[in-house]
Amino acid sequence: MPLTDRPTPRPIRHLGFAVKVLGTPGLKSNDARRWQSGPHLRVSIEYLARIFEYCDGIDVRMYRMSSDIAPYATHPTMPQFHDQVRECADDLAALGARARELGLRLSLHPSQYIVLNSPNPAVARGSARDLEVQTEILDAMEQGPEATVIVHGGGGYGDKVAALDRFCRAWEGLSERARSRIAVENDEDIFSVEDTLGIHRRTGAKTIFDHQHHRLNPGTWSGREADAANASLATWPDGVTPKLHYSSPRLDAREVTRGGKAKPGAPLLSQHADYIDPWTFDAFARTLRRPVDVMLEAKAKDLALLRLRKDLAMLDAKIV
DNA sequence: CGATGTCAAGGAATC
DNA sequence: GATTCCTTGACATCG
Repeated sequence: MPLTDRPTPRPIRHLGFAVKVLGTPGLKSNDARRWQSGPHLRVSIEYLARIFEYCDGIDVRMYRMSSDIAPYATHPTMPQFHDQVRECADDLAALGARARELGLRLSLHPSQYIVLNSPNPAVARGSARDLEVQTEILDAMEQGPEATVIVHGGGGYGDKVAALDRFCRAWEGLSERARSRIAVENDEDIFSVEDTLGIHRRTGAKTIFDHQHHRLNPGTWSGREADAANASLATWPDGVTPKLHYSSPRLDAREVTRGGKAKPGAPLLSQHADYIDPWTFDAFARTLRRPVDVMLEAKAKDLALLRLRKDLAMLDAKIV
């Protein structure tokens, strides 16, 4: 093959999936019983142990745990749940040791209710507490610096400059351990890559590049997708493999007229498709200039990962 | 047993 | 100011 025909490398190390396993029935991701039934982290740990072995069995080395594995651990009026991480210290250490044996890169991604930059002090304080607990879980699992807690910038409140200021102030209130675990992800309508890079410059926070969010909210980096991705990856320290989020849009979603943003009959592009489009993924991946891990956010979860892996192999073999 | 409602939590947009 | 949507997985309840 002539040199000029040699394809640009695709520097992907691991592909990962989030939370739910679809490839095998019965693998739960967390103890989701109601508080009246006394759900507990130790039950979630048993579930996770099974999921980790499943991942190993299909040669998956990256997995996002449910952010609800320690139920009600930060609930303001249910202190009986607040000691779960300490109560499970030994179990978490054992589970974490297994993850290291399997070479499984782990992460946590708290829900939309975690808003560090909320102008409501109670919300901001509660969000910080939640991030601290998520950090404590990964610390108790004795995971290295590649195991991260992912958070969004939060709300815009009609004044993004002030909202970013509040985020950076809240950041200073977090523990050193939490600050080194957390990575900030660009979202689909408020904080673009430009904003997360600004947060990085002001706080040192790592950033997560979300490909679909960037397409919906490119900010001033419109048309510079590869630049945005590589700049985001560059916020990770040397020796720590960065990661990014990738998904394909769901184009057959029901029509949406809300907010005046989408025309009647137009698909809501922010929704995730069941699977990943391999050609789009391949073209994007070849613009990356640094080895990365990719968290896939597809509705078909692990099944989407397995299909993408196979599709990429087919593309590489030019059997398509 | 299958279908459907509900869950601790916020924010944004609409009325 | 109140209401609805966004979005997730699995429990809880209902028929």
